Amino acid sequence: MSVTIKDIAAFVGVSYSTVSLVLNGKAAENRISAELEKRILAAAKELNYRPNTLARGLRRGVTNTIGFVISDVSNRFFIKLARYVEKEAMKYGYRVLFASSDEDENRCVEVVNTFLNQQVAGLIIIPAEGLEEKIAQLTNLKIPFVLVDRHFPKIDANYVVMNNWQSAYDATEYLIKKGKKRIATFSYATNFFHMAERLDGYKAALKDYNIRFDRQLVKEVPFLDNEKSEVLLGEYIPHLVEDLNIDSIFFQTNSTAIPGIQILYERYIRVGKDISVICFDDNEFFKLLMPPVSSLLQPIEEMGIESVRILIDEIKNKRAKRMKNKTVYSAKLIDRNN
Amino acid sequence: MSVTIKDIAAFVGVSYSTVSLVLNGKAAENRISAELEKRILAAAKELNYRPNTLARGLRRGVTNTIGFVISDVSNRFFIKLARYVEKEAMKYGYRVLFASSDEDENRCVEVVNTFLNQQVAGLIIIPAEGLEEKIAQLTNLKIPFVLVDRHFPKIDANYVVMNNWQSAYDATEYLIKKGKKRIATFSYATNFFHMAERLDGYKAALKDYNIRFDRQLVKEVPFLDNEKSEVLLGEYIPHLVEDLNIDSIFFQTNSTAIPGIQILYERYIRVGKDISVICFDDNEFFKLLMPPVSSLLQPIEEMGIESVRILIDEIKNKRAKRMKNKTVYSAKLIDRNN
DNA sequence: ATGAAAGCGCTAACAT
DNA sequence: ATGTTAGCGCTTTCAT
Repeated sequence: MSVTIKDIAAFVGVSYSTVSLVLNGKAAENRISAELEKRILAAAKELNYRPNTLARGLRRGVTNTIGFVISDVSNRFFIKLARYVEKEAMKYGYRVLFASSDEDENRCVEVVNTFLNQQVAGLIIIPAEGLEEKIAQLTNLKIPFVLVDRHFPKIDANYVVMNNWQSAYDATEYLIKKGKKRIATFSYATNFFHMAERLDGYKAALKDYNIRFDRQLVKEVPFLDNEKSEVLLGEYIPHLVEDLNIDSIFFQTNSTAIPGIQILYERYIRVGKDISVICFDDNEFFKLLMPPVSSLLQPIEEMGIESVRILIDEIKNKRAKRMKNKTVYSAKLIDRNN
Repeated sequence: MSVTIKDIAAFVGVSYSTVSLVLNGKAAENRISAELEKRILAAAKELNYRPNTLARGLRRGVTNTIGFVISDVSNRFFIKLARYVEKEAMKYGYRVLFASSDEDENRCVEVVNTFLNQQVAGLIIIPAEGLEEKIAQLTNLKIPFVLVDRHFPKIDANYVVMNNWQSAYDATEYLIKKGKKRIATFSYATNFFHMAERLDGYKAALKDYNIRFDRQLVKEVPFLDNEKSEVLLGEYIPHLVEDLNIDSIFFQTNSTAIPGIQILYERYIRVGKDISVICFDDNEFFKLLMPPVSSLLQPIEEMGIESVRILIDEIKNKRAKRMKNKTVYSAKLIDRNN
């Protein structure tokens, strides 16, 4: 059995509430003598006391934990984001629990519930599609939360997202200005608002430059693991290149970009076919490919920090907060002249 | 406030212990009528009851959680491992909590303590250097744990690791058989046993093929973020290529391979210099580089599954277990003919 | 077949 | 300045 405050109390010869006060740094305000404080602290250390987080959380009603729901762990963007979130939360004295939903609605609901059961102080969520109803529920529960990367226009919630329309517009315009006219684009098959915004940005750029929108050049790929994505893209890409005569591709998501680039480079670009590529989200290898791949760089660190800031703010001022915080970032186009 | 079993009890009009029994699936064995069971379940659903994990854990003394300590989140290998661990643990009904130590001893101790405070049922740890003492403590605490990727020869603990010596030997031999003679190698500056094994494997291969070991060709890089690694490698690599006339590199770690390859390809290989590269750990982009990069592929999924299996086994048979489980995997050399 | 009650470890209000 | 005590939500043993 592990050491409890009662053991410390018995060891030092005081009541266990005194121990609790000292251990919580409330010695001074309760006028507990410095000498006793020191003895208690020493005893705790000697006995290797470790506070039971469950008991403390149960008693207090909340914990100093926040839950982070990641949609897709194989996406570097989310992992980096998680890292910054953890680092930032630590500054405020909060621990972060992680869980992944694999872009699955039910799994997402499940992990959110698990977090709620754990009495987390708040949530940071990269929501899966179809989570709208659950998110609405959270609002009723009065639990602070922030949506990241994606949000639901109909729900008034805190969010931290990208300016998807503008970013997609910029990417498309970049290709157009390089003289490209047959611009394919890959998106993630979803009803998510943010993907619609990206497609609209793409269309708008085409329109502004008088390029006819061709429905055939838009490929929507469901969320799959890397292997299955490769199979699917292994059908789409040859069709686009050989039959539809494309001269460039704008990958709207990391999950299509990685397998897409693999196929594209192995089968076409490396053997001399000139197809320009630009992707949402940068990757450390893009600059090493021949030719390199351009990208839309997202301000991951800022997004992580901001998410935590918003969340902690709401946790601390629970009652006061009325207005939800909506932050929209711009991507930076990394021009690798490809 | 949230809904408790008391609320359900009041709602249905029974005592709250009855509710507890039903909710724990012990209705039958306590001969609670099927009808009442149904009413209680319905009430729980209707009131949107969510069990308080803290209270349950406090009462039970353990939780169905296991803690996973990751050393370096920027390493894809560990992220993938984490994913498989989570998936496998779920099959046994366990949740996985994640935390990263950033290869820092103190941070590692901290997160292990946090996990212990949370009453986790067991731990899976990718230990940071210097964690030996803490690991020994864990043994005394009788908490089940498994070390992954690295272990301490002096400590009798469960572990799941690679055959580092053989893998390094194979990689070096691969380069030698391609006719390379000036083989540089990058390792992680540490006293870790597994890195020493890799260096020994490298040396052994050189010796077997009568190539003189040159201390200057061995570079040890401390654990740094990607940016700082690039700076450091930006000094080492030109020196190796220009002054020491190397013809190949064996990167012993992912953390040196990624920035190393970046510098190598940008400054030398892309402009015609012929330097073969092989790395511990594969990467999806290796095959796309020109020339491609060979690698030692680790059986990540098996390692994850095995770690969980060992851990759960020890959790379930706490008292019985005497022998520790030591699993060693072999890497597969991916020959990209570079 | 159902209820009463103890107690897990801790915090904090109240007492002395 | 330190001690007493109630109770957070739950499980489980023992009564009835």
